Amino acid sequence: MAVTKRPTLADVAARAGLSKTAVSLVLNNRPGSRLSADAVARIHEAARDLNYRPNAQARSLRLGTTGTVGFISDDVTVTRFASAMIRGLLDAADESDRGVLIAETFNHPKQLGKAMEAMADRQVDGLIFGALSARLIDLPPLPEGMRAVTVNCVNPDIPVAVLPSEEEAGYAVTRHLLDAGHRDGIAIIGNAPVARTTPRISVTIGRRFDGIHRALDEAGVTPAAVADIEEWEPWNGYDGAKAVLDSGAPVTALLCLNDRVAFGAQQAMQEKGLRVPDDLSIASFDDDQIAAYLRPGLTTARLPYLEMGRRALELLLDPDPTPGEHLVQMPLQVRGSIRSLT
Amino acid sequence: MAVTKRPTLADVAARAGLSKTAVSLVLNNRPGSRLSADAVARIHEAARDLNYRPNAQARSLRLGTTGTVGFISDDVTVTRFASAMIRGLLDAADESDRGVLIAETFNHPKQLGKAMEAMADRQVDGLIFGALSARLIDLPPLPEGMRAVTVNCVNPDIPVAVLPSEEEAGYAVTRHLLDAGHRDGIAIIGNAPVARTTPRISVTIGRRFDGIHRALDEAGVTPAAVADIEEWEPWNGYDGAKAVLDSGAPVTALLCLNDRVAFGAQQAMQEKGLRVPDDLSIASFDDDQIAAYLRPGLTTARLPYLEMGRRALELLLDPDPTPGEHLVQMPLQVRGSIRSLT
DNA sequence: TTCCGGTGCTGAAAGGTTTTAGCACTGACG
DNA sequence: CGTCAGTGCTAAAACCTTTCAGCACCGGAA
Repeated sequence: MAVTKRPTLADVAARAGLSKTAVSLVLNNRPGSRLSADAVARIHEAARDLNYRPNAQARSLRLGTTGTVGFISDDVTVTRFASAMIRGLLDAADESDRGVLIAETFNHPKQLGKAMEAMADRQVDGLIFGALSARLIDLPPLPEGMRAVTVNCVNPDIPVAVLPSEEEAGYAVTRHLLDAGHRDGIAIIGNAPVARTTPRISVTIGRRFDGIHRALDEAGVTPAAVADIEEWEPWNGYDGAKAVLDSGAPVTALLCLNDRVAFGAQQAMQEKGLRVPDDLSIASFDDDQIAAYLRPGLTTARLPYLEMGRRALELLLDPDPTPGEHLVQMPLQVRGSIRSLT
Repeated sequence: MAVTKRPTLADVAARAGLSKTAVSLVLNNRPGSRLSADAVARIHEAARDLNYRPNAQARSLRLGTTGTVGFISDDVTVTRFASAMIRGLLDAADESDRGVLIAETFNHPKQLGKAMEAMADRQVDGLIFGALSARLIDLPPLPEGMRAVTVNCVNPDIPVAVLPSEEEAGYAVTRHLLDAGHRDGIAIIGNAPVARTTPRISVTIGRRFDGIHRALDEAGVTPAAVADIEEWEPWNGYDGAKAVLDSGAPVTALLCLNDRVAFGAQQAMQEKGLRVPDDLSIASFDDDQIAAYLRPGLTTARLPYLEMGRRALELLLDPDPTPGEHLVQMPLQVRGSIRSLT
């Protein structure tokens, strides 16, 4: 018993009693091809009967286009919530029937080159570069004529980039605290003197601060304290918050620079017997998973990875996208961590 | 100025002054093809000069094999730590120079069918099916002759499956508690009367319990309490732990059925002013990210997603893999949440 | 001389698709 | 009757690779 092979165009043609040309014309319903209604019907019927699906390699070979895009990132697929970026990509890809080929480089330049070659060999129609933190990335030269978009990162060779709208978010979160009546009791947990001015670490984090300070300045408010912390992990948040609380500054709210920091800050509060939000409010950024796990939930500005991934793919497929940064709004997730003082 | 096209085999042949056949033979260094050392050298030189890379579509068309595998899952890529599965896959794929095409179905049968067709159209050499929870999944019939492996799920049509070694982990975690001197003070937070017997929810969770009870029985220990909870989210853990603590049972350790439950249990403890591990020890499963964020860190049995992904790809490429379940060990991550009573 | 095996290489087909150029026929128009 | 436009369809080339079959030559053996 022979293995039943996939039917080809020729099989459909034979069954319909017509030529391969006719079948191709009909199935791709090319305008300007005038086949009799009868022929069209016979072809469709034959294709259905045989369960015909075109061979993508053959088509690619002929067309020079594969209907596949590549996603190359340092560590996105694999890490935390940033993987939502992939989801957005996949959703959008699915809608336009593209396949998505992925590769991770773990910040290894050699891996990066290899991944790019592998993608080029497979003739992807475009490349999306992602990164875990929104930074300036280095890339080897792109293959001639290769379309590309960066998402959550930037590169001088690639004109279109998708980034989170950090300035706006910084403003919105701070505004939210101010609107709840917090004024001079706002302490900022997190600082980034180096990252702010080092694009290779982050191109957006400075904007988060800019937004915060725009809101504070507008309201004529000075922060009660600013905790300097090296990194933005829970243990750093713990240390930072502890220092602020120990200092005895009259604090009503902790504005934490991300959720992991907020999580650590909350641990420090708990140790002191302080409760959220009754004793102290907390606002934050990112909407990491823990933001929803905490009790009460954290009010935080969500990093819109899903939307960014989707947007990146749309821009990649757009025949002429407007160059420059495409900022995606960071929506405020209001939960129970902020107490109204009014 | 013409766009410089990718060089083809013919270009290399022309530059080397030989035939395409010769070039193909040499570049794939086919055994049995006897070309002069001079010819071989000229071909390699020409290929290098032109920066020749073979066209994957053309090769696939000829060979009927693409060097690409597909990964289809319900929600894996996109969700937290399970995405490590992808990392393992990608690592292994990279080592054997395969591409990985991914698709997520979000449990939509229609999406699943579509994804499988898309993969089949692109002629992937094999398909890996993943799921977020280790359950029995339904699949439309596989294309004739398509190789397949399931990872973190099972399907009757697919003989080779990769699963975490839950029984062993249940035993190990419990044993760890017992070895630390905890006996009749062990309370189990989490239950799964339905899931245990419903493969469509989980095929492995029962084994986790089996391992726990094997260890307890061996030691002649009866749990101090078992908290019945609906789901295994932090809020359920909170409720369950609270109930146990309120009951006044003489508890020395909480054996939580996963980290999110443990997280919630810890919140309940904090409310009562109880500290980990001084007042109460906690052991758990999964090694979700929060396990490392908690203070102290959670001692937990890690779901080995990375290794499972890698294993799945290796099995997919294995010409004749041994059928059946391939269990991957769940290593114990020892952190500070367990107090030794000895 | 013929035959033969070995050496070094190549022509052409095949894989499945899209597309260009064009064939054969009909009916209308001059 | 010749021409011409339109209609319905097809042959063949092209995309780039791999591989089968075989060519031309040479030296040695019969």
